[in-house]
Amino acid sequence: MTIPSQFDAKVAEQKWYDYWMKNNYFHSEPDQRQPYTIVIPPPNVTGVLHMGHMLNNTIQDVLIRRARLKGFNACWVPGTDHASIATEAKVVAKLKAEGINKNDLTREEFLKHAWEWTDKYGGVILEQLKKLGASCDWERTKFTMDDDMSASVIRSFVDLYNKGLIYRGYRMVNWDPEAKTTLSDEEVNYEERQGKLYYLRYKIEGSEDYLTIATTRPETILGDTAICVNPNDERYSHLKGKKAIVPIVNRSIPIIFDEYVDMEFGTGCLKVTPAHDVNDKELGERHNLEIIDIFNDDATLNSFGLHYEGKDRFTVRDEIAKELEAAGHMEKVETHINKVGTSERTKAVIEPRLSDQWFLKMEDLAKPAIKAVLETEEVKLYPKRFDNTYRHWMENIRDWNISRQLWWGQQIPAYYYGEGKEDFIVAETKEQALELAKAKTGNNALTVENLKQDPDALDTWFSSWLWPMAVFGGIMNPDNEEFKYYYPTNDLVTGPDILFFWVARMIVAGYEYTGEKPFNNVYLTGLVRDKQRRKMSKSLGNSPDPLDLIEKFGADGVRVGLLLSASAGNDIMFDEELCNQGKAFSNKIWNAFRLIKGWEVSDTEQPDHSRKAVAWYEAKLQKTLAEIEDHFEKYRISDALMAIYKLVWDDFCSWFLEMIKPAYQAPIDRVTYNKAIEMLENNLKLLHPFMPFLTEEIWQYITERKPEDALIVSEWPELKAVDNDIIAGFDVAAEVISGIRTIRKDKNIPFKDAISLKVVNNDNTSDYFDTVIIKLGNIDTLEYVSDAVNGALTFRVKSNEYFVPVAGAINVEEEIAKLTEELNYNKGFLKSVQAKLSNEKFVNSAPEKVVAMEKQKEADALAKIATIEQSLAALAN
RNA sequence: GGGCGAUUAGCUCAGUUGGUUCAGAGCAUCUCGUUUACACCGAGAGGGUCGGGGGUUCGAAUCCCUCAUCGCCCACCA
Repeated sequence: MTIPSQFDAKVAEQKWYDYWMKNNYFHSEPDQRQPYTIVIPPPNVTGVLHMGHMLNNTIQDVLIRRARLKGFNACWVPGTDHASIATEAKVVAKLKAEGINKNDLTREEFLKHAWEWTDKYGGVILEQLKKLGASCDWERTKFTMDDDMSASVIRSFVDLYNKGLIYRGYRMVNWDPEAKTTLSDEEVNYEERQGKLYYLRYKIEGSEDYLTIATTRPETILGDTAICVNPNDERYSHLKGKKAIVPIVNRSIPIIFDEYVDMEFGTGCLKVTPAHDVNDKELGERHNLEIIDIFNDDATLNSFGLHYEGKDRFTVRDEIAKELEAAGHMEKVETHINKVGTSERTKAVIEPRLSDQWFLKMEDLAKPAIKAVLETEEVKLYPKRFDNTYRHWMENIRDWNISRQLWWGQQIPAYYYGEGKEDFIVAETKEQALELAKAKTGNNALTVENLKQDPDALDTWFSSWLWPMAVFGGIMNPDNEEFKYYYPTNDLVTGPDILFFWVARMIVAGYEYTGEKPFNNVYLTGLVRDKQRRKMSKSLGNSPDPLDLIEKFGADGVRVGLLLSASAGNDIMFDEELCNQGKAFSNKIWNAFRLIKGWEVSDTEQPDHSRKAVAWYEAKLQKTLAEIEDHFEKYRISDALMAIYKLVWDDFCSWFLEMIKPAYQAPIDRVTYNKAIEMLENNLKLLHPFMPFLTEEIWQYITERKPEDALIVSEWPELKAVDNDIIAGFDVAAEVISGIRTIRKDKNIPFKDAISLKVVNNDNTSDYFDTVIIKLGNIDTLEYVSDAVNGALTFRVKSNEYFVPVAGAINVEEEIAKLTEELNYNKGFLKSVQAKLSNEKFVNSAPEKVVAMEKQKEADALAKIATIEQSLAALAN
């Protein structure tokens, strides 16, 4: 079999993904093994892969592949989310472009379009994940609007309603005038914006006086139903019992007193518009004020807007300001920075609005979820600092508005049989609702035609919060084998931006429905940013297309590039150069394999240096393996990768292979060769989670394998005791080799010219690695001597002295200068150590161990100084 | 306004309970190298008073206080 000189990523990716799929290696069924489960954070069904997904899913795939190698029954459940508001917005836009207005369609017609859209674009993102190498169990792919998933949502709604946790209420909610739906508090983002503060004069009824209020929203004066001042504000105490006249509308409104008003702000007078502000609503309730809603659902003004009816709120703001100005009601206008709530999805400015909505009581539900994370630590967040964020949100949790004025999503299973506020039944089906309605009303003449289902759909998150349970049928059939086997899942990998939206709520739902956590660990990734620290986004155009990157650097290269910079919980400053580093690493590994595979094997005796190289690398691999385990334990994925990177590049390629490499065109002995293959295979196992394609390709090239012996299902190397002595011994040998290389370089001695080396072994260093030193240093004779060698180049390792006799190559002055510098450094070091040791306080209060170490340092320094002084003396002769 | 987190080499970051190996890694930079696995490479080198200032301690990147800058989350000040 000939080995291509280049690793062809594209071919390997297609070949091995197909092979894994064909052999069903991604698929999991419950069996005797321990399960290891991850449910994917379902991306929006019509979304496309971006860098955030890449990072997220690469980490998940690393965890899953590693678990598979460790012998777990690894199950990674993929799927997509119907993303009601986002998808509905896309479908509405698409229809609009075709000249179709959503309002002209029936619900059924609209949903047909939405499903067509979903069928067309849905799942594109999952195909893209395959390019990345994601080893999801595709047979388990779920969509949050699959029949069984929707049934789960409806069942839980009915259940929570029956428990008294869901209620319908007339509340102030966040209204998105663009999507024409309410939003939960979490779906509103507050942005600082430069606005204006208008000072408006209101005439006081029955007098020529007026008072001035400050407002950022002059258009809402049309909905004013009171003026409010602080009762402690002496400036306004004479207004008790008076009324004011709203400009333009000329409505007479009461002047009320409430401590809510901040005397310092503006004029200390506040206009009250209970229909359009949360605080004003509360004031209104306290003072029995009238509520005048001046907006339509698209935030144009309604008939209360008088001559502004039909105009947009921002247009009206400008126009009414002019009118007020013209009529002499405008005292002044100041610039003012205020926070404006915007829709997470549509970016439209949120309008606080009163309406009938469905809510879920959260306070009691949150309790077990708080305990699980903060007390028992059954659920662990990584990095841990997110505990605080979680705590704050959970302890101040408010009722969740779960109804949306949308069609795309699960329709709320509430059925109205009359016009009264309480004339409804909540049930899983219309038929059940009918029976219950009959029972409730005693009216047996009711038919399904009399029942009208609530038109609203449920918040998307009200379906995805069930995700880890629902994908295993845990809601519809909690006793099923799969659910019992796979749940709770192990790890969840997602972004901190959906900690509240999704993660916290899943924990809540998990405890409510199973009494158990939904997952053990939550790994919160950072955001992917560009080199200038800007968030990668479509609008900035600074996000590379992940598929282009894969094309350019190979999937393995991109995976490595992403993870190299992804330290736990920190944002990633993404730079294509990192992917290039990943690609270079692929090339390095490929060539190491080519080198080994290119050797001719013979049954000659194993050279001593090779025997030692093998013993050392085995120890080194074990040591690194232990480090890797520790990193994974702490979710330090990039540290784990870096440890393997250094093991393979430095220890395996730069040291091990150089040590065992046979002479030009000479064969290698069979023992060493077999060991080299074994070590390479171990490396491939460690690398596989990060670089699945390259490693499988090499694995299969090494020898003909049966499908069941594929790398993806092989075994992670066993962790054994580490021989630290051999590692420490080699570190000294490596320093010696490095010293030799430095001398060769300084004196321009080509590597192919053998040199001799003499050692004064003051440290009593073992000669274990001498054969290795001889090979890598190209030494013809290595000799132990008791005295310094005159006329030789020297270097020191610890207090050993090494001499390379090179006739005529010695520049005495240079040597003296070099030695003097070393001497001064060591003297300075000695001085600081001795200063410490002569400090009584230090000797008395530092632990014995520390003092002993200082004494050792002192002895070492003294010995080294003595050698250097000897050498200097020898040179002086 | 409240909270959380950061600040260590040109860049991205490690640095666990204060004390061998505490000032590190990778990348980048510079020098040298056409040694037959790899120039997507090899061998070397330089580079930081650990954000500033106090303090505790025999000893501080590490603990405390304070200031500065940046980031994130939360919050109804019109």
